[in-house]
Amino acid sequence: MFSLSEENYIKAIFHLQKHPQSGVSTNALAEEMQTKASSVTDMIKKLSEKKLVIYKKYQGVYLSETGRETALKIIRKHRLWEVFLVEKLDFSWDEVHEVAEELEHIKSEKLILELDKFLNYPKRDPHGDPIPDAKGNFQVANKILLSDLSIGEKGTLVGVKDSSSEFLKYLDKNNIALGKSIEILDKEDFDGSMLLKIEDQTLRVSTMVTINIYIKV
Amino acid sequence: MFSLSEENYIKAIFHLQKHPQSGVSTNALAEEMQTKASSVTDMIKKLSEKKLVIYKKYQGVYLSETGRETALKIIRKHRLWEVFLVEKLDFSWDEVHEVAEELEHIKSEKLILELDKFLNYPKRDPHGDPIPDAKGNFQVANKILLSDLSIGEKGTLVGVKDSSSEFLKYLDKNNIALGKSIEILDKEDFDGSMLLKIEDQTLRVSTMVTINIYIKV
DNA sequence: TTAAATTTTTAGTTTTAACTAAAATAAATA
DNA sequence: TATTTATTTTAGTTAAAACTAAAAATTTAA
Ligand SMILES: [Mn+2]
Ligand SMILES: [Mn+2]
Ligand SMILES: [Mn+2]
Ligand SMILES: [Mn+2]
Repeated sequence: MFSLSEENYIKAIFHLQKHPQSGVSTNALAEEMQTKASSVTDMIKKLSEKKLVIYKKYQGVYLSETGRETALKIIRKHRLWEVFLVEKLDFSWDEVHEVAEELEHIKSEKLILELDKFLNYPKRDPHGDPIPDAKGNFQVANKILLSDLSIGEKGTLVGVKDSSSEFLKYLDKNNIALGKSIEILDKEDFDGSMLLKIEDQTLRVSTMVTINIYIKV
Repeated sequence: MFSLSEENYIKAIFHLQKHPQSGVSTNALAEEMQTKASSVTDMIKKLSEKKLVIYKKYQGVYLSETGRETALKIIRKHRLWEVFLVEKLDFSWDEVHEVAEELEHIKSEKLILELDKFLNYPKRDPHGDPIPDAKGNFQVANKILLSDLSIGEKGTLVGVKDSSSEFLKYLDKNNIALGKSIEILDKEDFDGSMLLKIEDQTLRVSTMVTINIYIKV
């Protein structure tokens, strides 16, 4: 149906869009895809001809309905594979993303239906992100960034914004994991760093950390 | 490491070679790869420069030691994925090959080691073919083609030569499966067709069938 | 509201892996 | 052995997806 490259662009546009109908700039896409703006323009034109994106010169792109459906299918596959790797193959959450980047392109309806069944229809991936069902539906959790909490507020860690291996390893090392309860004991105004109570331990973390952790209050 | 196309050529050469050091002809490879002879020549030159094959103009190609190791790794992955699909995801043996053709190219050492462990180190795939271990070792069963048996001889079905969906569905329909005992009740000299006793049932089959079934006597 | 800076697009190249058509070599046969 | 046929290679194109350099459009700032 679509090439590897096309699929990766669709996914990137989806992730950068965030708000429907809001245009993603050529430069932002180039940055995300680790490529040059001119290459992006070429690909955008192709995707536009295939009706996957809406594109007007110099105005940026956004996904068409077909494009959005395509993106959600790929994301569904990516996240299901991540669950599989962690739950069944003893991968840790910092090791799965790269492999899932490849697995998400395997083309087989049955494969993904059966995998979903095998995993018992998981709702979230190892990083707390929602997994769309076969129809593309998923519930967005009302999570907020840890950095937006004030002293005294409490919540549960439900997701990470940065899924890089480095960040996840840092979290592992400090015993920070999905599902743990977090309370803000102190917050520095000048640099946003926080003193946290995570279950039984207390820990001081930088903004780099607080802006990459999602909390459900 | 190697491109999708390179990997597929390596695998094709491995399958066509059968005897070490025996050259595979350009046309045979073109047939197997569903492409043109001139394209094959191009790719062979590239593989030769990469030291994966031994090639002399007009003399055909065969795998170098590195080439053979590469081929065995891909075949190992292919067959492990086939086992996974059948054992864990309820695929039938006629549905797995195509998907495995894609999955075999996923690049992750850990993935395949863990998959092997998860499947409990299977020795054969759903079609009876041996699965090389992490070092590339595998035992070749002393199987023979059903067509080589004579009236009165018995054996067990241990493999299929043709893994096409059509052939496997034919076998399913007639209750022919790996592990079943087979006895040759009669054999026609003029066309090679056979009257078989498979467990409790008797069945007449054509040469098309007998030359694609492996028996262990 | 011009001019400068930034962003985006166009034009032209490169690489990979295909292709067709034609030339070269090898194998088969008269 | 000479000729015909088949196989294989070479030469030249094409398409996808990247690139660089330069032109065009938009945005920001003087
Ligand atoms: Mn991921
Ligand atoms: Mn994830
Ligand atoms: Mn197979
Ligand atoms: Mn198989």
